[in-house]
Amino acid sequence: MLAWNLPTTLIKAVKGTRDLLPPSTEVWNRVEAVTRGIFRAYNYHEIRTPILEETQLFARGVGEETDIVTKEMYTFTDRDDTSLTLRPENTASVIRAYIEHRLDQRPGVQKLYYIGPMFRRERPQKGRYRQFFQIGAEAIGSESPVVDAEVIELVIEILKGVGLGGFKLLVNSVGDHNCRPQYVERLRQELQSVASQMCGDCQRRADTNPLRVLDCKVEADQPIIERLPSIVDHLCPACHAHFEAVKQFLDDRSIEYEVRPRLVRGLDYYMRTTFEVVHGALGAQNSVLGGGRYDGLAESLGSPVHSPGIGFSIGEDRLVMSVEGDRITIPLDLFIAPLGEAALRHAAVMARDFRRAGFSVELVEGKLKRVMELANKLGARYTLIVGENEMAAGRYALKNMASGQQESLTREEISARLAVLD
RNA sequence: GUGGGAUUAGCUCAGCUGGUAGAGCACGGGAUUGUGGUUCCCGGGGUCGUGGGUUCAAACCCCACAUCCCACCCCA
Repeated sequence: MLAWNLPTTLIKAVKGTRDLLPPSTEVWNRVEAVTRGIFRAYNYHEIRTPILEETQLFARGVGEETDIVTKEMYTFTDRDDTSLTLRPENTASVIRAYIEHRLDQRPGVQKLYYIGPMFRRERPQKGRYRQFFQIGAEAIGSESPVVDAEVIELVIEILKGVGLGGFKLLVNSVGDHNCRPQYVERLRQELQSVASQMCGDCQRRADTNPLRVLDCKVEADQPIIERLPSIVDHLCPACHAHFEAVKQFLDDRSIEYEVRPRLVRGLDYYMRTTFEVVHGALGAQNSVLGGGRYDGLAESLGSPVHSPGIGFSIGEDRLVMSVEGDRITIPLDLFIAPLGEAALRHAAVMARDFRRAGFSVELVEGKLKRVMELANKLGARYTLIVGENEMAAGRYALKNMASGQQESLTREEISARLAVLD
């Protein structure tokens, strides 16, 4: 391997990025296939936006003061001096596209989904990569709590559809421009008297970002946090009504959730409904997905019309990690073992025909013992032996690799055997 | 960005108080000239993460760096 330039240092995948190899890619594809099917059922359609955007988009969309924007973006200057950034998330891009292409002029709520890589320059960790994949969706053009509930229902259906169990849905409302500033001010005042008893981080947050204090994980701080005012008790009437409606609609659907007044999402654009799903098998990075409503985002990105929306993004790496079984075998329907030159040519045509019929087929010539071993290693369900006798008779030896049983069959009979495979 | 752990064969890991490397699995070949999975035998593979230092001698001790893992921060 690389023997022709051994002295040079080996080039490896850059820090925080990784190669996804078979058979793991089978799991990824299965997750995506199931997900696309569910999106279709909910009338969501795919949008593909560029991986590169002007830095300004994220600065304005995600929030100038967020960790993502201040220290986690892959930003560089293009040759014409514009500042470009590898997208750290996709909601801002989708909204940008929505405005740019006047999707507000299209009929109904715009329901869009995406699957693709995002980039954040964080310290890698279990379930956290610098290039990571998100499956996300946005429903734009409605403030109705019905949409909130449907989006949450959709994401839960996806999790169940890919076979994930043992997760927990957390919901909250973070208010809007009317009630949130008042609540934050109230919280800030409360903190003035108790912050000195809290951890160093919280003392700092009490000034810079009081909401973050609620998220503190330091054990000793918890009793103090319990006594702090809760945002759900300080929602304005409109936000309160919205939140109550969302919860009612979730109850109607028998969707289990837990209200977490301390669930504070990190992106500035969230308002009213926020939600998250956590899963135990993920270590400290236990969040599989996060989402929420962002009714002011479009305007802040220059939209001429009010375009309220709600969306979520699933950490696909984490989802796959939670769902991935111990051993995945990639099934091979048929392994064809031709014996000799004439048989190889004969078998090649048969292989093409079986492949056209939709079966996965591998064809390898060689000593029978050797290729049988290979067929076994490749996980072939059937092995077809094509030799002089078979060609002359028009009946081929088909061996069931699981049972060891072998039959002499015509092509039609072979097709019939294969057809009953799932 | 901060802290801790790790780095030896493709993979998972042994390697005692310093004396220039081993196992299991995997891979390849054979016992079996048209029959796999179990068994037996044989084999290929490692500048011991990189660069310095100490030493007669370093996988082992010291320093730096890199990468991975775990956690913090924050988030998907």
